[in-house]
Amino acid sequence: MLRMGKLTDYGIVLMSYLASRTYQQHSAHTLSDAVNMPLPTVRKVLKSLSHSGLLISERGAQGGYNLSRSPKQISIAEIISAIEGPIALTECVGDESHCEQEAHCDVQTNWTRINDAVFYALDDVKLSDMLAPQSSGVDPIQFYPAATLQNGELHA
Amino acid sequence: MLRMGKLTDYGIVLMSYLASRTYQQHSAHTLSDAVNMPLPTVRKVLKSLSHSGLLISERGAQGGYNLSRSPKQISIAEIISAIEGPIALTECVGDESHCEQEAHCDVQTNWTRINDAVFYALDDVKLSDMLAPQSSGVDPIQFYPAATLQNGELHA
DNA sequence: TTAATTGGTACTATAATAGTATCAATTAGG
DNA sequence: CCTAATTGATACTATTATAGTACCAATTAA
Repeated sequence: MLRMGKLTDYGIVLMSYLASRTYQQHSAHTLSDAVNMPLPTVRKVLKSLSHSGLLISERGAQGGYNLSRSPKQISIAEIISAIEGPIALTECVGDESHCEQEAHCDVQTNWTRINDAVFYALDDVKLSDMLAPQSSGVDPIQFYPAATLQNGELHA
Repeated sequence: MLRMGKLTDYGIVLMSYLASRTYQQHSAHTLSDAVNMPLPTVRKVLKSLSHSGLLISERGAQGGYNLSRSPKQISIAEIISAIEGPIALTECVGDESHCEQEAHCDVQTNWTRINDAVFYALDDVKLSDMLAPQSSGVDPIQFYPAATLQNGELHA
């Protein structure tokens, strides 16, 4: 199973949530309640996303996070890279190549081909595509997980 | 870093090697020497590839492995699936979904989109594309790792 | 009958990931 | 000016997945 970390999964869920409510700040605490994920983990993911410029953060009371760009201008590839680092399926195409066989490996060159294929595929899927298909972004309430509604407090 | 296991990497190297010499049987031992990888690991990978039908195996003395199809008819997606299992970037699109939030997760549906994008990208790259670009399959010798040449014994 | 070879399974060690905790830095508001 | 709310940074631990290894059964050519 070609794997992607859980944190990245969380990241996409969080980004999707934010994409449906871009007009206000969201604190880690609020988001944790909203998507029903443990607070420390949410914090961690938000930091990664913020650090790479996908989210804009504001410190202090009333601070929080928000998308830095429109959901149509943010690709899934960017979100993945933000959390897992650069998209490199195998070590030998990454920054530091420690492969002993590097000097005489003809396959290495062609790994780039695979990486590129995957990257372009992921870069072509935008955050806006992750919102429910029927919606054209009109009714954000449908993106709230049930947990939020149970808790009552929607935006604290 | 969107990761793929080392074993898969090995698998692609092995398949590439086999693709350049399809007219004979290759034992695990021979391949281990040829691509300079530890024998037990090579065995393991070959078993996976054989099990999923990408390789045809023959037991007994003089037995070994060979490609079941032409390199042009084998995709990278197939090799990956053979070794890592079905291509599913996140758990919630896999066979068994244990996600507690499944019932009220709107993102889940759209994960399929990402998975499909990646799958088609990988399915579009064929094993034949992994051979050195200049070659049109005429000169297989250029695909041998240097280790083979050092050892002298090319096909044991 | 023997040697060569794959098939299957189970185990162990290592590495990566997820998750947690803590404190410093910043800012709004009383 | 003080307090509460909030993000930033770092370091640590537990869990899980992966890689790697070992063993024996099954098969087959010579």
